[in-house]
Amino acid sequence: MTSLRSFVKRKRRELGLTQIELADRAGVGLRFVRELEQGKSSLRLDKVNQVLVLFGHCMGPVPLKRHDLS
Amino acid sequence: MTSLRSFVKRKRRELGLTQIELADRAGVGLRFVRELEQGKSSLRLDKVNQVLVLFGHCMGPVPLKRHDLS
DNA sequence: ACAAAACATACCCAATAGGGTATAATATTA
DNA sequence: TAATATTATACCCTATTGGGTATGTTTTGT
Repeated sequence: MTSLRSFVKRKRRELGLTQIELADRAGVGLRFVRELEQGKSSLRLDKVNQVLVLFGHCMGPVPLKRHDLS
Repeated sequence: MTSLRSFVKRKRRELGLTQIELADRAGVGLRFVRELEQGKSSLRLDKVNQVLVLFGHCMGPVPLKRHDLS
């Protein structure tokens, strides 16, 4: 899967933002952005979405990647 | 978007499970399943994933649905 | 209509997310 | 290399999640 952490990090850099700028624009704390990009799993969904909307995305259910497809 | 709440409710019923059974199998509380199916936005991502994995899914970033596409 | 199952709402409370902030480590650039 | 920007780690603290449970409401089946 495209892990959430790498997705955020990539998108943020595509926009040329620092973690601080992203936190400000998303209305979340800097701490949160850092935990997000470090792959913390117990984040709050609404906070994650506050960030993703800046990238034109949101969290939703996606099929699990099959590691082997015969 | 296919809201998470309806996705879960639909998948659960496809498997013929009650909220209690789903909660048990996912290892989350009944309270959580209810808040999930009622669209609470501030749920913990890891708990949501514990449920979705039973449906062969997980939460990931998806493009925002455009309500108008000219 | 009646009974039983399923679901919704409300409460208490321990565990923790996340804000703020300070400091350390790392990366970037001149 | 030195100076600077960026990111990582650690701490305190408040607000909230989510478990459990009890009760009320709705739905389902006979």
